[in-house]
Amino acid sequence: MSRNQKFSREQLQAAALALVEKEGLEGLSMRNLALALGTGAMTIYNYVADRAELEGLLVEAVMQEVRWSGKPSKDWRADVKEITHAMWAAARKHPQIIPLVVTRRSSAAAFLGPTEALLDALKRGGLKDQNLLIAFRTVSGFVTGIAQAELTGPLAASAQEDAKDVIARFESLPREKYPRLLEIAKAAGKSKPEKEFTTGLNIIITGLEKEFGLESRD
Amino acid sequence: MSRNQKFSREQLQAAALALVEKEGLEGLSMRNLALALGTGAMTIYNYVADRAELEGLLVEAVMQEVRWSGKPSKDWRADVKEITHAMWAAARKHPQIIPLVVTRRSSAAAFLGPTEALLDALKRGGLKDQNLLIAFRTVSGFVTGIAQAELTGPLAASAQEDAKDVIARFESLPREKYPRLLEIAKAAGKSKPEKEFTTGLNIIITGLEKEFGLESRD
DNA sequence: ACCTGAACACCGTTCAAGT
DNA sequence: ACCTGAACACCGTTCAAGT
Repeated sequence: MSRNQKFSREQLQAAALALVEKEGLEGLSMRNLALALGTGAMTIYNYVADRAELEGLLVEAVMQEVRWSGKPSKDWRADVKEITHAMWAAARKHPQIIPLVVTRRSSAAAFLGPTEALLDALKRGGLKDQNLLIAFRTVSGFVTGIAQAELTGPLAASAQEDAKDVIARFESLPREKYPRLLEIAKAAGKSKPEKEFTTGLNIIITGLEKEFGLESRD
Repeated sequence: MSRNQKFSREQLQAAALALVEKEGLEGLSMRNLALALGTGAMTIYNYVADRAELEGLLVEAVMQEVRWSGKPSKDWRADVKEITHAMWAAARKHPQIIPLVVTRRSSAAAFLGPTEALLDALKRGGLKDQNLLIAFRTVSGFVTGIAQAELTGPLAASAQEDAKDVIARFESLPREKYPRLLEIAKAAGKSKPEKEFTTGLNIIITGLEKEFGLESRD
């Protein structure tokens, strides 16, 4: 709890973020981070208990960038869209860290804040208890799932590939074994992630209205 | 390509699966796997190029357990439900491997097969090109997202926690900062994953019908 | 109280030598 | 052609010694 520490938690967070941005997740190690900060590896342990906590700091850094209006409007649908879009956009700005966001538990306020706001918007839509839980799981599953899939799903290009290579990958498979995959691989080349996200979310919101009998807009 | 190898690929796969099942993903290493097989670490490299390929073998092992009727029925909705439920159930049987399934790209037939079947069902619902792509992204994002979230989402219990501890976690936060999270944490205690999955999927299918103007059942 | 080098117990992988 | 021990270049983390 002393105040004369060599670095601030924010400095550590920023250095870790910069390191991963430059060298990828594989480049993240206690030793590398210490090197970037001009100190010894063991110094990092004055700020985090272990590697898991260091990774938690990275998840927090991404979620801190989630920006939305911050107060409930009269339109719960618009609020759900705004908050989830902000989460998705923040994650997409840091593709290298998405696997950590998806995979590591976080109780950071930066993470729970947007989550609570999303839940509040769904609640204002008329949901509670079990149905609120299911709506939350469906929406947030979609958000994290689609963010991760853009990165490592079957339609995602690997480091060595571009969109044409992805198409070629499915074309080269024996006897056109995967005609539908080939079709959407082609569609994916002309597709915008933004449009995929917003349309997907609209599908879910419409589904919530119909399935849970919420007052509909049309 | 020789046939007088010490082990079969299947043996390797089974041994790796058993190892992870027993010791978790952290216990998976070339040396540990070799030990389990009664050989030296470098022997593993006669079967896989590197660790990434070994992890791919694990993803394949999980996806090989995906079982569905295998042929298109007259009801595309039922087919979508059956195939995605089979994928979700297979993943849930191997919670330790879910992070790999979600995070690692795979071109294994065991992975692409169910994916193609899902796409075919959506196509029979009346979708193509861009809309087929969006429907696929929405459905499969949901499936992987909800599977991972059950494991490491804010409502998931960590290794040391049970359902009561999760509730206590949100109750102990200052001034009831997260009342909605607390509400669904309580609901989660009484909730069945099965019900959450099927209801969430129903929401998405209903949304697909309305948003894309597919012929509806009611 | 905070910092940090040395050391320990691990990793994945290359290389060279075995059969 | 396949197997495998030794060695290399890393890891996270403990411990003990510094200020």
